[in-house]
Amino acid sequence: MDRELLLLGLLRQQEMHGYQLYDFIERDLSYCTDMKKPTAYYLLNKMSESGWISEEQIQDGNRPPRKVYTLTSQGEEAYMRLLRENLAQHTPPNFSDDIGLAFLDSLEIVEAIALLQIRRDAVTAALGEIQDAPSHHGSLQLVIEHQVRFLSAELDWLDELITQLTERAVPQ
Amino acid sequence: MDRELLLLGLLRQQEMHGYQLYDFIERDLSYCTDMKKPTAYYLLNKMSESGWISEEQIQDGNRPPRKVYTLTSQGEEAYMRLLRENLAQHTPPNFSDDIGLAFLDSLEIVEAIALLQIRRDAVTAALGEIQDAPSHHGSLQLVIEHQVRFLSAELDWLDELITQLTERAVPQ
DNA sequence: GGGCGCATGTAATGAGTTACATGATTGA
DNA sequence: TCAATCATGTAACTCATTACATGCGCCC
Repeated sequence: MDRELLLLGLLRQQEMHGYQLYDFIERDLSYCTDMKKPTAYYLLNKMSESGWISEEQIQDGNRPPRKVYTLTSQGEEAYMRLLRENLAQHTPPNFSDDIGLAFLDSLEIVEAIALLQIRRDAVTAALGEIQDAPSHHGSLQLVIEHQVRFLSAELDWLDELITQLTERAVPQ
Repeated sequence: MDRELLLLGLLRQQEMHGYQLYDFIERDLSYCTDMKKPTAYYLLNKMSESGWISEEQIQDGNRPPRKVYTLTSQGEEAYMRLLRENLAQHTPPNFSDDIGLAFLDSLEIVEAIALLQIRRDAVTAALGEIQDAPSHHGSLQLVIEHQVRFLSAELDWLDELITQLTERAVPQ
Protein backbone atom coordinates (compact mmCIF):
# COMPACT_ATOMS: atom_id res chain seq x y z
CA MET A 1 0.00 0.00 0.00
CA ASP A 2 3.04 2.27 0.09
CA ARG A 3 2.88 2.98 -3.61
CA GLU A 4 -0.77 3.87 -3.34
CA LEU A 5 0.05 6.20 -0.47
CA LEU A 6 2.77 7.84 -2.53
CA LEU A 7 0.47 8.46 -5.49
CA LEU A 8 -2.36 9.72 -3.29
CA GLY A 9 0.01 12.01 -1.40
CA LEU A 10 1.37 13.55 -4.57
CA LEU A 11 -2.06 13.93 -6.14
CA ARG A 12 -3.30 15.57 -2.98
CA GLN A 13 -0.68 18.27 -3.31
CA GLN A 14 -1.40 18.83 -6.97
CA GLU A 15 -3.62 17.14 -9.53
CA MET A 16 -1.59 15.34 -12.16
CA HIS A 17 -1.84 12.77 -14.92
CA GLY A 18 -0.09 9.41 -14.93
CA TYR A 19 2.96 10.26 -16.90
CA GLN A 20 3.56 13.33 -14.78
CA LEU A 21 3.42 11.26 -11.58
CA TYR A 22 5.73 8.62 -13.02
CA ASP A 23 8.11 11.29 -14.22
CA PHE A 24 8.21 13.12 -10.90
CA ILE A 25 8.89 9.94 -8.97
CA GLU A 26 11.66 8.79 -11.31
CA ARG A 27 13.29 12.21 -11.53
CA ASP A 28 12.89 13.81 -8.12
CA LEU A 29 12.39 10.87 -5.79
CA SER A 30 14.83 8.41 -7.33
CA TYR A 31 17.10 8.39 -4.27
CA CYS A 32 14.43 7.00 -2.00
CA THR A 33 11.97 5.09 -4.17
CA ASP A 34 10.94 4.25 -7.70
CA MET A 35 7.92 3.23 -9.67
CA LYS A 36 7.83 2.06 -13.26
CA LYS A 37 5.33 3.37 -15.76
CA PRO A 38 3.09 0.30 -16.01
CA THR A 39 2.90 0.12 -12.23
CA ALA A 40 1.85 3.76 -11.98
CA TYR A 41 -0.82 3.40 -14.66
CA TYR A 42 -2.06 0.16 -13.17
CA LEU A 43 -2.42 1.59 -9.68
CA LEU A 44 -4.08 4.76 -10.95
CA ASN A 45 -6.65 2.74 -12.88
CA LYS A 46 -7.24 0.54 -9.85
CA MET A 47 -7.67 3.47 -7.50
CA SER A 48 -9.94 5.15 -10.01
CA GLU A 49 -12.14 2.06 -10.15
CA SER A 50 -12.34 1.81 -6.39
CA GLY A 51 -13.35 5.44 -6.22
CA TRP A 52 -10.29 6.88 -4.50
CA ILE A 53 -9.53 9.23 -7.37
CA SER A 54 -11.56 10.68 -10.20
CA GLU A 55 -10.22 11.26 -13.68
CA GLU A 56 -10.79 14.09 -16.10
CA GLN A 57 -9.83 13.52 -19.72
CA ILE A 58 -8.02 16.47 -21.21
CA GLN A 59 -7.70 16.58 -24.97
CA ASP A 60 -4.98 18.76 -26.45
CA GLY A 61 -5.13 18.84 -30.24
CA ASN A 62 -4.45 15.46 -31.78
CA ARG A 63 -2.20 14.30 -28.94
CA PRO A 64 -3.05 11.28 -26.82
CA PRO A 65 -5.45 12.61 -24.18
CA ARG A 66 -4.20 13.07 -20.64
CA LYS A 67 -6.10 11.68 -17.69
CA VAL A 68 -5.81 14.15 -14.87
CA TYR A 69 -6.54 12.65 -11.45
CA THR A 70 -7.97 14.26 -8.34
CA LEU A 71 -8.57 12.78 -4.88
CA THR A 72 -12.18 12.03 -4.03
CA SER A 73 -13.40 12.20 -0.45
CA GLN A 74 -12.99 8.43 -0.26
CA GLY A 75 -9.45 8.87 -1.53
CA GLU A 76 -8.79 11.48 1.12
CA GLU A 77 -10.03 9.04 3.75
CA ALA A 78 -7.88 6.23 2.37
CA TYR A 79 -4.91 8.58 2.26
CA MET A 80 -5.24 9.51 5.91
CA ARG A 81 -5.68 5.90 6.94
CA LEU A 82 -2.65 4.72 4.96
CA LEU A 83 -0.56 7.63 6.18
CA ARG A 84 -1.32 6.95 9.84
CA GLU A 85 -0.62 3.27 9.32
CA ASN A 86 2.68 3.97 7.61
CA LEU A 87 3.90 6.49 10.18
CA ALA A 88 3.15 4.24 13.13
CA GLN A 89 4.93 1.26 11.70
CA HIS A 90 8.53 0.18 11.41
CA THR A 91 9.25 -2.08 8.45
CA PRO A 92 12.77 -3.47 8.70
CA PRO A 93 14.30 -2.88 5.27
CA ASN A 94 15.74 -5.80 3.37
CA PHE A 95 19.49 -5.75 3.74
CA SER A 96 20.41 -8.08 0.93
CA ASP A 97 23.95 -6.73 1.24
CA ASP A 98 24.26 -8.36 4.64
CA ILE A 99 24.22 -11.82 3.19
CA GLY A 100 27.67 -11.34 1.71
CA LEU A 101 28.83 -9.90 5.01
CA ALA A 102 27.77 -13.09 6.74
CA PHE A 103 30.27 -15.08 4.70
CA LEU A 104 33.09 -12.55 4.66
CA ASP A 105 35.47 -15.03 6.23
CA SER A 106 35.37 -17.24 3.14
CA LEU A 107 37.77 -14.79 1.50
CA GLU A 108 41.35 -13.75 2.14
CA ILE A 109 41.22 -10.62 4.25
CA VAL A 110 43.07 -8.62 1.60
CA GLU A 111 40.47 -9.41 -1.02
CA ALA A 112 37.62 -8.81 1.39
CA ILE A 113 39.01 -5.35 2.10
CA ALA A 114 39.34 -4.59 -1.60
CA LEU A 115 35.73 -5.57 -2.26
CA LEU A 116 34.44 -3.57 0.67
CA GLN A 117 36.35 -0.56 -0.65
CA ILE A 118 34.35 -0.85 -3.85
CA ARG A 119 31.17 -0.99 -1.82
CA ARG A 120 32.36 2.02 0.13
CA ASP A 121 32.82 3.98 -3.09
CA ALA A 122 29.28 3.09 -4.13
CA VAL A 123 27.90 4.34 -0.81
CA THR A 124 29.90 7.55 -1.14
CA ALA A 125 28.54 8.06 -4.63
CA ALA A 126 24.97 7.54 -3.44
CA LEU A 127 25.53 10.01 -0.62
CA GLY A 128 26.92 12.60 -3.04
CA GLU A 129 23.98 12.15 -5.34
CA ILE A 130 21.49 12.86 -2.58
CA GLN A 131 23.34 15.85 -1.28
CA ASP A 132 23.31 17.31 -4.78
CA ALA A 133 19.61 16.59 -5.18
CA PRO A 134 17.30 19.59 -5.43
CA SER A 135 15.77 20.32 -2.05
CA HIS A 136 12.08 19.70 -1.68
CA HIS A 137 9.45 21.67 0.13
CA GLY A 138 7.78 20.62 3.36
CA SER A 139 8.26 17.20 4.80
CA LEU A 140 9.50 15.72 1.54
CA GLN A 141 12.78 17.22 2.71
CA LEU A 142 12.65 14.91 5.75
CA VAL A 143 13.13 11.95 3.45
CA ILE A 144 16.34 13.43 2.07
CA GLU A 145 17.62 14.07 5.57
CA HIS A 146 16.75 10.54 6.60
CA GLN A 147 18.55 9.08 3.62
CA VAL A 148 21.63 11.19 4.28
CA ARG A 149 21.57 10.01 7.87
CA PHE A 150 21.33 6.39 6.83
CA LEU A 151 24.08 6.57 4.23
CA SER A 152 26.41 8.39 6.60
CA ALA A 153 25.90 5.71 9.24
CA GLU A 154 26.51 3.09 6.59
CA LEU A 155 29.75 4.80 5.59
CA ASP A 156 30.94 5.02 9.19
CA TRP A 157 30.22 1.35 9.72
CA LEU A 158 32.05 0.34 6.54
CA ASP A 159 35.06 2.45 7.48
CA GLU A 160 35.27 0.89 10.90
CA LEU A 161 34.93 -2.58 9.46
CA ILE A 162 37.65 -1.93 6.87
CA THR A 163 39.94 -0.55 9.57
CA GLN A 164 39.36 -3.60 11.75
CA LEU A 165 40.08 -5.94 8.89
CA THR A 166 43.19 -4.01 7.91
CA GLU A 167 44.55 -4.27 11.44
CA ARG A 168 43.91 -7.98 11.39
CA ALA A 169 45.61 -8.33 8.00
CA VAL A 170 48.80 -6.49 9.01
CA PRO A 171 49.33 -7.05 12.73
CA GLN A 172 51.94 -4.39 13.55
CA MET B 1 20.81 -14.15 -6.33
CA ASP B 2 21.07 -13.24 -2.67
CA ARG B 3 18.93 -16.12 -1.57
CA GLU B 4 21.02 -18.55 -3.57
CA LEU B 5 24.13 -17.07 -1.95
CA LEU B 6 22.61 -17.53 1.48
CA LEU B 7 21.74 -21.18 0.87
CA LEU B 8 25.12 -21.93 -0.68
CA GLY B 9 26.94 -20.21 2.16
CA LEU B 10 25.07 -22.15 4.80
CA LEU B 11 25.48 -25.47 2.97
CA ARG B 12 29.19 -24.77 2.59
CA GLN B 13 29.56 -24.56 6.35
CA GLN B 14 27.56 -27.68 6.94
CA GLU B 15 25.58 -30.04 4.75
CA MET B 16 21.87 -29.83 5.46
CA HIS B 17 18.46 -30.74 4.08
CA GLY B 18 15.80 -28.28 2.99
CA TYR B 19 13.76 -28.12 6.13
CA GLN B 20 16.88 -27.63 8.19
CA LEU B 21 17.96 -24.67 6.06
CA TYR B 22 14.51 -23.13 6.17
CA ASP B 23 14.33 -23.62 9.89
CA PHE B 24 17.74 -22.11 10.56
CA ILE B 25 16.96 -19.05 8.46
CA GLU B 26 13.58 -18.46 10.10
CA ARG B 27 14.84 -19.09 13.62
CA ASP B 28 18.35 -17.73 13.77
CA LEU B 29 18.47 -15.21 10.94
CA SER B 30 14.99 -13.71 11.28
CA TYR B 31 16.32 -10.29 12.26
CA CYS B 32 18.10 -9.78 8.95
CA THR B 33 16.34 -11.91 6.38
CA ASP B 34 13.73 -14.54 5.78
CA MET B 35 12.84 -17.27 3.34
CA LYS B 36 9.62 -19.22 3.16
CA LYS B 37 9.59 -22.97 2.79
CA PRO B 38 8.44 -23.21 -0.83
CA THR B 39 11.09 -20.69 -1.83
CA ALA B 40 13.81 -22.69 -0.12
CA TYR B 41 12.72 -25.97 -1.69
CA TYR B 42 12.33 -24.35 -5.08
CA LEU B 43 15.80 -22.82 -5.03
CA LEU B 44 17.39 -26.04 -3.78
CA ASN B 45 15.79 -28.02 -6.59
CA LYS B 46 16.87 -25.39 -9.12
CA MET B 47 20.45 -25.33 -7.86
CA SER B 48 20.50 -29.10 -7.80
CA GLU B 49 19.40 -29.21 -11.45
CA SER B 50 22.02 -26.70 -12.48
CA GLY B 51 24.68 -28.74 -10.74
CA TRP B 52 25.58 -26.34 -7.95
CA ILE B 53 24.63 -28.79 -5.24
CA SER B 54 24.26 -32.56 -5.10
CA GLU B 55 21.62 -34.33 -3.08
CA GLU B 56 21.79 -37.51 -1.07
CA GLN B 57 18.51 -39.13 -0.05
CA ILE B 58 18.52 -40.28 3.53
CA GLN B 59 15.79 -42.67 4.59
CA ASP B 60 15.04 -42.96 8.29
CA GLY B 61 12.41 -45.58 9.05
CA ASN B 62 9.03 -44.74 7.57
CA ARG B 63 9.61 -41.02 7.73
CA PRO B 64 9.60 -38.85 4.65
CA PRO B 65 13.15 -39.09 3.28
CA ARG B 66 15.48 -36.16 3.79
CA LYS B 67 17.44 -34.72 0.89
CA VAL B 68 20.82 -33.69 2.23
CA TYR B 69 22.63 -31.21 0.01
CA THR B 70 26.35 -30.64 -0.50
CA LEU B 71 28.16 -28.05 -2.63
CA THR B 72 29.67 -29.34 -5.84
CA SER B 73 32.80 -27.72 -7.28
CA GLN B 74 30.54 -25.75 -9.62
CA GLY B 75 28.56 -24.67 -6.59
CA GLU B 76 31.73 -23.59 -4.88
CA GLU B 77 32.62 -21.51 -7.93
CA ALA B 78 29.17 -19.97 -8.07
CA TYR B 79 29.36 -19.24 -4.35
CA MET B 80 32.63 -17.37 -4.67
CA ARG B 81 31.37 -15.40 -7.64
CA LEU B 82 28.12 -14.43 -5.93
CA LEU B 83 29.94 -13.57 -2.71
CA ARG B 84 32.41 -11.25 -4.45
CA GLU B 85 29.57 -9.63 -6.37
CA ASN B 86 27.54 -9.10 -3.22
CA LEU B 87 30.38 -7.68 -1.15
CA ALA B 88 31.42 -5.18 -3.81
CA GLN B 89 27.96 -3.81 -4.28
CA HIS B 90 25.74 -1.41 -2.42
CA THR B 91 22.03 -2.01 -2.87
CA PRO B 92 20.04 0.85 -1.37
CA PRO B 93 17.39 -0.80 0.80
CA ASN B 94 13.74 0.03 0.21
CA PHE B 95 12.62 2.48 2.83
CA SER B 96 8.91 2.11 2.44
CA ASP B 97 8.57 3.87 5.79
CA ASP B 98 9.90 7.04 4.23
CA ILE B 99 6.80 7.52 2.14
CA GLY B 100 4.77 8.35 5.20
CA LEU B 101 7.51 10.69 6.35
CA ALA B 102 7.22 12.60 3.10
CA PHE B 103 3.64 13.53 3.93
CA LEU B 104 4.05 14.11 7.64
CA ASP B 105 2.78 17.67 7.33
CA SER B 106 -0.68 16.42 6.38
CA LEU B 107 -1.27 15.72 10.06
CA GLU B 108 -1.54 17.83 13.16
CA ILE B 109 1.87 17.87 14.79
CA VAL B 110 0.50 16.32 17.97
CA GLU B 111 -0.85 13.32 16.10
CA ALA B 112 2.31 13.00 14.02
CA ILE B 113 4.35 12.85 17.22
CA ALA B 114 2.07 10.21 18.71
CA LEU B 115 2.37 8.02 15.60
CA LEU B 116 6.14 8.40 15.47
CA GLN B 117 6.28 7.37 19.12
CA ILE B 118 4.60 4.11 18.16
CA ARG B 119 7.16 3.65 15.40
CA ARG B 120 9.88 4.42 17.90
CA ASP B 121 8.61 1.68 20.19
CA ALA B 122 8.69 -0.77 17.30
CA VAL B 123 12.30 0.13 16.52
CA THR B 124 13.24 -0.25 20.17
CA ALA B 125 11.58 -3.65 20.25
CA ALA B 126 13.47 -4.77 17.14
CA LEU B 127 16.72 -3.56 18.67
CA GLY B 128 16.05 -5.47 21.85
CA GLU B 129 15.24 -8.61 19.93
CA ILE B 130 18.55 -8.50 18.11
CA GLN B 131 20.56 -7.78 21.20
CA ASP B 132 18.98 -10.79 22.85
CA ALA B 133 19.64 -12.97 19.83
CA PRO B 134 22.11 -15.80 20.29
CA SER B 135 25.53 -14.74 19.05
CA HIS B 136 26.80 -16.43 15.94
CA HIS B 137 30.24 -17.62 15.07
CA GLY B 138 32.56 -15.97 12.57
CA SER B 139 31.35 -13.25 10.28
CA LEU B 140 27.68 -14.10 10.79
CA GLN B 141 28.17 -11.98 13.89
CA LEU B 142 29.00 -9.02 11.64
CA VAL B 143 25.42 -9.04 10.41
CA ILE B 144 24.12 -8.67 13.94
CA GLU B 145 26.50 -5.80 14.61
CA HIS B 146 25.45 -4.13 11.40
CA GLN B 147 21.79 -4.46 12.26
CA VAL B 148 22.36 -3.07 15.74
CA ARG B 149 24.21 -0.16 14.18
CA PHE B 150 21.39 0.51 11.76
CA LEU B 151 18.62 0.33 14.34
CA SER B 152 20.52 2.56 16.75
CA ALA B 153 20.97 5.18 14.04
CA GLU B 154 17.29 4.86 13.22
CA LEU B 155 16.38 5.39 16.85
CA ASP B 156 18.62 8.47 17.14
CA TRP B 157 17.08 9.94 14.04
CA LEU B 158 13.54 9.31 15.27
CA ASP B 159 14.32 10.86 18.65
CA GLU B 160 15.73 13.98 17.04
CA LEU B 161 12.75 14.26 14.76
CA ILE B 162 10.30 13.85 17.62
CA THR B 163 12.16 16.46 19.66
CA GLN B 164 12.08 18.89 16.75
CA LEU B 165 8.39 18.37 16.23
CA THR B 166 7.68 18.73 19.93
CA GLU B 167 9.50 22.06 20.00
CA ARG B 168 7.49 23.22 17.03
CA ALA B 169 4.25 22.06 18.69
CA VAL B 170 4.87 23.86 21.96
CA PRO B 171 7.00 26.94 21.26
CA GLN B 172 8.17 27.93 24.75
C1' DG C 1 12.97 13.28 -41.83
C1' DG C 2 14.41 10.89 -37.92
C1' DG C 3 14.87 10.45 -33.25
C1' DC C 4 13.43 11.92 -28.73
C1' DG C 5 9.89 13.16 -25.40
C1' DC C 6 5.02 12.98 -24.28
C1' DA C 7 1.12 9.94 -23.14
C1' DT C 8 -1.21 5.76 -22.66
C1' DG C 9 -1.54 1.12 -22.24
C1' DT C 10 -1.21 -4.53 -22.90
C1' DA C 11 1.24 -9.03 -22.51
C1' DA C 12 4.53 -11.88 -20.79
C1' DT C 13 7.61 -12.89 -17.17
C1' DG C 14 9.57 -13.37 -12.70
C1' DA C 15 10.25 -13.75 -7.87
C1' DG C 16 8.23 -14.81 -3.92
C1' DT C 17 4.22 -15.66 -1.07
C1' DT C 18 -0.03 -18.02 0.80
C1' DA C 19 -2.82 -21.84 0.83
C1' DC C 20 -3.16 -26.49 0.23
C1' DA C 21 -1.79 -31.57 0.35
C1' DT C 22 0.50 -35.56 2.45
C1' DG C 23 2.16 -38.50 5.89
C1' DA C 24 5.16 -39.99 9.78
C1' DT C 25 6.80 -39.11 14.59
C1' DT C 26 6.80 -37.08 19.12
C1' DG C 27 5.11 -35.23 23.30
C1' DA C 28 1.29 -33.57 26.51
C1' DT D 1 -5.52 -39.25 21.30
C1' DC D 2 -4.73 -35.06 19.46
C1' DA D 3 -1.90 -31.42 18.35
C1' DA D 4 2.61 -29.90 17.07
C1' DT D 5 6.82 -30.78 14.61
C1' DC D 6 9.37 -32.93 10.94
C1' DA D 7 9.80 -33.26 5.90
C1' DT D 8 8.57 -32.52 1.26
C1' DG D 9 6.25 -30.51 -2.23
C1' DT D 10 2.31 -28.37 -5.75
C1' DA D 11 -1.02 -24.75 -7.22
C1' DA D 12 -2.75 -20.43 -7.25
C1' DC D 13 -2.01 -15.80 -6.57
C1' DT D 14 0.19 -11.13 -5.96
C1' DC D 15 3.00 -7.56 -7.04
C1' DA D 16 5.98 -5.43 -9.86
C1' DT D 17 8.97 -5.59 -13.73
C1' DT D 18 10.50 -5.81 -18.80
C1' DA D 19 9.30 -5.82 -23.34
C1' DC D 20 6.21 -4.50 -26.62
C1' DA D 21 2.67 -1.44 -29.08
C1' DT D 22 0.80 2.98 -30.60
C1' DG D 23 0.81 7.64 -32.14
C1' DC D 24 1.38 12.71 -31.80
C1' DG D 25 4.49 16.86 -31.56
C1' DC D 26 8.93 19.06 -31.43
C1' DC D 27 13.55 20.08 -32.50
C1' DC D 28 17.93 19.47 -34.95
